[in-house]
Amino acid sequence: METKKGYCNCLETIKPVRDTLDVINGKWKLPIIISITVGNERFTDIQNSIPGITPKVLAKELKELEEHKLIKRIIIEGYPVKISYQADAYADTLTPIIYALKDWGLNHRKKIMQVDV
Amino acid sequence: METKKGYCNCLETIKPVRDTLDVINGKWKLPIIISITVGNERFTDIQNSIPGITPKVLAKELKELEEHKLIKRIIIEGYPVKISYQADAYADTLTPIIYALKDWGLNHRKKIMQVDV
DNA sequence: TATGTTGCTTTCTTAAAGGAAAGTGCTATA
DNA sequence: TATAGCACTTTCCTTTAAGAAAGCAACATA
Repeated sequence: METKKGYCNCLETIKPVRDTLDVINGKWKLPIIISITVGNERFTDIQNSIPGITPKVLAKELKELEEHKLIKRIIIEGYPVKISYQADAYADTLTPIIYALKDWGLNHRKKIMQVDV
Repeated sequence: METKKGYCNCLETIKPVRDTLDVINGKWKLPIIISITVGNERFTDIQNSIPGITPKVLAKELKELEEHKLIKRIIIEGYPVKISYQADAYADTLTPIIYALKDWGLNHRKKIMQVDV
């Protein structure tokens, strides 16, 4: 006796994809990781490198990325206390995703530019 | 004279990534494309194959995917008119993204399972 | 006549994301 | 003393996403 379901099962793929989306969801997380990976480590620098982001949103996203062990927040004592944000080694595992998204975006732009009919 | 900006520029990467995110954003678009790619072509089958999706959300997302030329909506005349959703060839270009997300998700689950300290 | 199937739409409600603008506490330098 | 920089926080508000529940039009079969 087998359960009758008329549809094709694709949970094997959907589930891990959704797990990933839960971590890197939203408009800002990947741009922030890119910015930090490329060398920006100060709050203001990260903010300036990502057009349109507000300090409130940046602060919130940084906290979430830290919770997910993707970045580290390092306090540098000194005249004004400074903070350094750095990519955790785990963030490197996102590289294939970032490149796949970048490549697709570049190609997509080409496509919608040329084809207009 | 050069503009003084203290931060590293990463717009070359951020911009195409955001272009991509604008197309496949949200919780549902990739799961829907996966479901259709795997062989589900009927509204109800797609709905059943994706846990938690409501018909309202599915209808809306299908329209957007059609606008982005990622899927086709084919009307099959008959006793009750049926609709077949099919992946456009362009949807195949998303495969590297889907696999990158799937792999990361599987690995992430392993990581958070084992490391608990 | 009643019921079921398909592919949705409609209405209502809540939750989450995002944005604008100003403020805060600290300190160093002019 | 005044100003400026840093790393945020706070408040308020708008927009978007999402979810629950029900309904509907067309036909076909029992």
